[in-house]
Amino acid sequence: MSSSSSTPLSDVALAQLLRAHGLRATAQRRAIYGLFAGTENGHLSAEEVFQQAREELPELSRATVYNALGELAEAGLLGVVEGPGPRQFDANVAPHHHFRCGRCGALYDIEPEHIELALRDPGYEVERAHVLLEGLCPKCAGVGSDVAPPRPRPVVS
Amino acid sequence: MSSSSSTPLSDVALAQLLRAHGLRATAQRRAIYGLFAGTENGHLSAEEVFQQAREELPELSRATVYNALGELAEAGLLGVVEGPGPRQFDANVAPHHHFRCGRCGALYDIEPEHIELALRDPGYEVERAHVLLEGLCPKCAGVGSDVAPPRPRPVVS
DNA sequence: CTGTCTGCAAACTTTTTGCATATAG
DNA sequence: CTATATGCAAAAAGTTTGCAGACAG
Repeated sequence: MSSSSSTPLSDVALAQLLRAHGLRATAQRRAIYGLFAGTENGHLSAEEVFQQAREELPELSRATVYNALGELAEAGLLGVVEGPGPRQFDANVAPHHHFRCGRCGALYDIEPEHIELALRDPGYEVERAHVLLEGLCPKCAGVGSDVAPPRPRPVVS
Repeated sequence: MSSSSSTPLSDVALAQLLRAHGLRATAQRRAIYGLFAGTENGHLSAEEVFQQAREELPELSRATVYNALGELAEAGLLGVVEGPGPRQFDANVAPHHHFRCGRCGALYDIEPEHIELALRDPGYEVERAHVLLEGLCPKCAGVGSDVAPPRPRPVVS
């Protein structure tokens, strides 16, 4: 499982990146997105982002963190990993997979070409493998835009 | 994407099944587990279980539903599918995968041998494929058995 | 009988929302 | 300037817990 720690981006670079993706470059968004470059594997929960970003911006509110993370994800700058416990945001937006430790909850990246390898790696005791495909089902693919989304609530991302 | 609707089990059969898995056969657990046999694809959220089971047992409380679902899952009678929105419980406990519609949230089963097929099925517009492996990471696997840290050079970092 | 399970209510965690103010472009 | 983003507070959504009484085995 690969580590994706990248070089911290300058504040200016961060701002350009945000604008290039259609987002205003506010101090909060720069701080939030900037945090991911400093992580071991690019994974952070909303709460972790909140705690860490607060050291730099003590006024920062949770609502802003959730808004910003949602916008960054929608803009394609962050991926979202769902699982037991809090949602994890992922700076690695290239298609890839994950290994989650059932004991400590740690989330490791797996590059698509290493999946087979990971399944056999003696260091990681894989107990379950689950594939989740996402897209549009026949009912929804056919329909125009104004059909009420049924029971299970509509997915963002 | 297959449907797994099975024949409703008799109350007695249900009770035996529960006991065989180390659980007391209460009316609530029978009603709850019994619901899954009547579903199209074996998927139900805690809230759906609560609403439906209440028609039969109006006294039923949410806490009991959550307790029962947790116990059934732990006993291996139900699987758990995490994703955006509420946790889904799944009566299909054989290893298999899922397709989730991003528009309506519907969850379809995919048998392992049909994964390739599903990726190409023109009816289902697959936008993303995500593999989640679960198990124990080297740090946690090592705990207890104080053998030296497993894999020197893991495939997975 | 006895230990487990249930119902109730309340707490908790995670995420969302409404609205007035602040700020990027 | 003006649309967009922020902070705050409150609420929603989903899940867990403590406890007294009920019930399976």
